[in-house]
Amino acid sequence: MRLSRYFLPVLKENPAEAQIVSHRYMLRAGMIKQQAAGIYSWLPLGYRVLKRIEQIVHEEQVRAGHIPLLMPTLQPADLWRESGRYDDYGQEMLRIKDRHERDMLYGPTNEEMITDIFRSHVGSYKDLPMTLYHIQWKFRDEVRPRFGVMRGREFLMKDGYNFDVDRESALHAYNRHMVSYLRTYERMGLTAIPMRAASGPIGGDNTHEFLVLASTGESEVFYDDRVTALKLGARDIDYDNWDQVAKVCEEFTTLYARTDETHDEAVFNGVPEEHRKVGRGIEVGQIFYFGTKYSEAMGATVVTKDGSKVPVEMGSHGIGVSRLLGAIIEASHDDKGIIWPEGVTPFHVGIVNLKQGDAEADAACEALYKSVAALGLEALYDDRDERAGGKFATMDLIGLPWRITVGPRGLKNGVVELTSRRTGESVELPPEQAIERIAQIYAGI
RNA sequence: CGGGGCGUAGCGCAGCCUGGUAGCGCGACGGUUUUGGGUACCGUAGGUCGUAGGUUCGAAUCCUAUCGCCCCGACCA
Repeated sequence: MRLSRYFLPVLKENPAEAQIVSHRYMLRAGMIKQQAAGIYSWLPLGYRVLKRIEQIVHEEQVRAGHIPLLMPTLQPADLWRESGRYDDYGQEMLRIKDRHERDMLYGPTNEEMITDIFRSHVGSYKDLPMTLYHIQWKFRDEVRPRFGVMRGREFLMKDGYNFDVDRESALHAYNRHMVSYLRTYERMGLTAIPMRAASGPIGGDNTHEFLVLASTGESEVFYDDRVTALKLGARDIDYDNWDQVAKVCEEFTTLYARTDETHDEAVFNGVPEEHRKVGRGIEVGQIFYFGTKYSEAMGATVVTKDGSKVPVEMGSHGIGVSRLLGAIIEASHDDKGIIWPEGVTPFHVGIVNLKQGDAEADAACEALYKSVAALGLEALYDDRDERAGGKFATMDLIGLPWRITVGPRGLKNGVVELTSRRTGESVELPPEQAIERIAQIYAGI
């Protein structure tokens, strides 16, 4: 993308309404525009990152054997009357009447609807296990939306629902989700710690939240700091292997890690003092096993091998997709702007032409731009007729992890400059080698 | 939902107390200058002062109502 033809409305000054760093940078980098309290338009740069995150979530869900579908944002109230939640959910649920005075609602989550789909079409243990998920906009009419996309009223969420014939199989689904989530967050450059949580309105007794450590987090967290060193890495996971998956879960949930909701001071004091940490975290996902709460209420049953009819065992599992943008920025920024992890960056590399209009510099930039495209990667080429300082400031603000700087001085010696946004380190290289480095960097992402 | 604050040009703000023809910085546009980390100067455009009503000869300014937004707390992906 040539910046001169892109829509990137960056702001030089901090908008007054933004209090935390991720909100400020998202506004300043021209990623979002607020339309109402907790409701945002996604401008081109923000939309790119949102799509990248969404794509990673999809890939890891499919890898775990889960099946994508798409349910509507608007739902009939009757489904929620069946589960009893139409009355329980309270003011957070946006209730709407259509022209025929029918009660509708903008979905805050989809347990009822997915259960309805399931009961309409599935009746046998032979069809199980099955996990269905979608990535769809949700609306929860928060009393006080804040922190930009971190606590919006409208937000994009991946929510998945597993259906299993018995408790053991459903617990495997729970574990499978935990492992797939670990991989999902790692691909985004995040350390998200599964912490034992309280169940809230979804119900159920087995639940973990995934927390990204950040000083601006809304939850207080208590943990053994050795959990932050755990990495799933590139290990090969067979998601159908119950033992392997369970072992990974054990590895990641044995050390103490809890939110203030489930914190137990006595147990916490058993953690060696040098590892005992109290901090704050941003919740970026949660998994639940709730058994037959919805299937019983809504009559979702399957026939088992021995011919008996049982309510299907379920769980639900969510990832806050739009919130993740905020969480990633909170975890990865400096005083100049955002620092995108390679996995979610809106463009893989920025090209800065220090002297637009200089025939040699222009030609070198064009060649680099084409070379990046030939790698199957995307460059943002700052071809504006701006001063070097302004171009650097923009690149730093929007946070592309790698920048190639091209100017007449370097070209005289046959080199361009490759700079890491994260470390600030630069190396001078011939253009071909800079492209090779970019190719290597993104080879494993 | 309790407490506090703010709505004036695209963004950041001053002016309000003490009523008298709406201002500054950044940005945008045109030019000169400059060119490896937001250069300097000249010029231009842009505002029903959130909205409605009231007081007044006269309201951004005073009064009333209303809408919106932000912050702190209680609640939540």
